[in-house]
Amino acid sequence: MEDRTETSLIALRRILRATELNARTLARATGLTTPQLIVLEIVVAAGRATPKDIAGKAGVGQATATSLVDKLEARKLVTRTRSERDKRVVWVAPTEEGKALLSAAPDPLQKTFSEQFQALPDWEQGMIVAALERVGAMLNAGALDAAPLLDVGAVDRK
Amino acid sequence: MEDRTETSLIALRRILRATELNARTLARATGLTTPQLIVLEIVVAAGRATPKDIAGKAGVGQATATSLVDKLEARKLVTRTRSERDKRVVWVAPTEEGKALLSAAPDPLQKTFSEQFQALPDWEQGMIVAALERVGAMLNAGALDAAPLLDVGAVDRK
DNA sequence: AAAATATAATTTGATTAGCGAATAAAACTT
DNA sequence: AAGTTTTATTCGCTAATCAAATTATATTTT
Repeated sequence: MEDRTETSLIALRRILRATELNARTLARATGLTTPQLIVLEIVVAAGRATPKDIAGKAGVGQATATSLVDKLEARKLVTRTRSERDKRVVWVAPTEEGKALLSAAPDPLQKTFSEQFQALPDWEQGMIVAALERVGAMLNAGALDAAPLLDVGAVDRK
Repeated sequence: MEDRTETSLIALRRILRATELNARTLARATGLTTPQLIVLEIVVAAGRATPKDIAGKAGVGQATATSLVDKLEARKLVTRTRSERDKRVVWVAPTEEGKALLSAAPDPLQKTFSEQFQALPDWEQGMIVAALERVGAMLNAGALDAAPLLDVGAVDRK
């Protein structure tokens, strides 16, 4: 393998590693497990979502989504409401408590990243965005590009 | 949040998403679960590793590492050997079968990435490597850079 | 050298995650 | 109206994961 290819893969793995560890830390901080946190983030970001949406975005089966929603509902972080228009569907929406929990536990990784990124010179910001998008495109070229899971970031916006 | 910061985060999330899905696909293809596959990769990369090493590198607790090694050992993909020098430690090493399994299941994501990467013009390769390393550094700046996942292979041995 | 402390792996007991298959209800199709 | 599809849920089962307790071995202190 080309040397630079290898180097890029290593760099990628470091990124994955950092974000993965961060997810666990964050989950702990909130008292939720990682999958539960992901579901809550999805619901908060979207305003409301069906179990099917959640399953798709979180990359798990519907049955799993249901059970994760169960947990969150039990903790009063989300509510379930049957849709009037189509009574098969259930809307899962965050409670105030659910929203509060997320904003009270700001993602430390995202925070440091954002701060540092914004401190970079303009040309470097541009370079990084271009490179990340290039890499994302390359990775998604193989796997058929699935739904945009992680509009998670929503978290920040005041 | 600055627009470009947001854009970069979205790009990052797409990357994470793609690799996550890939991990599952790969695990299925090998008949292993994702954590099991990660452990096997660690062991193969390092030549041999203790459960403690594995726990650190895989980012799980020692108890979990032990149980994952159990599964792999049951399938004869790795072996356990007590160290002579220090009888508290156990060396986990891949069997031929374990190594074969990994090489027989080439990572599709890594493959397409490598191919595409190598097809890029020189300047772009350089740009991507630089950007990925920059991002990795930024991410690891916040979280105290935990165990260097990828010094895999460093370990002792003859 | 004996006692205390530390380290490594494992076992145990519990919860959570996750899947596939089956079920139930509602909505579409023909 | 009958059949098909979609949505959510339930059920049974396996795997992952952790914390705490346990066992064996090393290291350090007295």
